[in-house]
Amino acid sequence: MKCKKGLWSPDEDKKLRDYIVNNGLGCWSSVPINAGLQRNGKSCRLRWTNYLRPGLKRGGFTKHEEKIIMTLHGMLGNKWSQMSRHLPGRSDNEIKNHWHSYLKKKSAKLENIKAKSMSVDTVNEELSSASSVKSRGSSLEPSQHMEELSAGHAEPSDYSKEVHLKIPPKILFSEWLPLNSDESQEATTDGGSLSDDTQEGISVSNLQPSPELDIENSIYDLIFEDNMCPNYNIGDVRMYSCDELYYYASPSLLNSGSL
DNA sequence: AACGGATCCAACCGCCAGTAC
DNA sequence: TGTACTGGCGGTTGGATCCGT
Repeated sequence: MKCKKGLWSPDEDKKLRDYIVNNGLGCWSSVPINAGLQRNGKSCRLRWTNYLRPGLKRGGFTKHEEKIIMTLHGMLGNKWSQMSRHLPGRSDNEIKNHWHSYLKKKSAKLENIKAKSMSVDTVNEELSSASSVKSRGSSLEPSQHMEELSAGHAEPSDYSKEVHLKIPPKILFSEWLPLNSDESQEATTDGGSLSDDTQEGISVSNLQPSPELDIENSIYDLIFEDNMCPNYNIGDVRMYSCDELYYYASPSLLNSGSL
């Protein structure tokens, strides 16, 4: 049988929908034959999962959905089908398309901002080792740094040494997520330091994502932060908006070396 | 109004893993 | 054990639409 390709007609959609509603999901290769469609099984499956399946959301992605996608992409990479399991009503194809058409650019912008700040940190280290200056406190709010960097007013080469020294370290939001695990919570709430290697300046060795990152918990954390705590303190760590995807440790904490 | 480039998105393609025979 | 078939997945394509000039 000659298989038709291209866009599906409303009549074809109706045939496929009626067939699956009446017979349920089964062997896709037999669906086009039994449903009277001149399509191959793959095409039928794709049409059903991406367009006809009940419960699918139509329309644009919400900001919250975008945040979840960006967070998951940071953790999973291009695992669109896994991401779709965390976004009810969204197909993997829809997520993939939205990523390529919009979120990839948004993510690249954030990466660019991150890269600029990273180079600032590198210069900080060099200056710090040269002058034995260890103060890394900041007189500027992180949001101000973000605004400057975003607006392109804060190219690293334009930074004064003084400003360099005032920029606090930053940690990606995804790297922060494991801190909310039970173990980390205990470490931060019992008054003890996280590890011995944090005494000299700042160490992020305890802030790396765990190999068995619990995605469900991460999503929960994201939802919690997004809905309940857009700007708050967790112990000595100051959280900023999820939009920026990273946080700054407070200057007092850094000076005390107790991170 | 016409044109061309940019963007979006539905659908196809090719690969891979699992399964039946 | 090898082969064919099937479903699932990620990458890519191509047509439709949008938008600026």
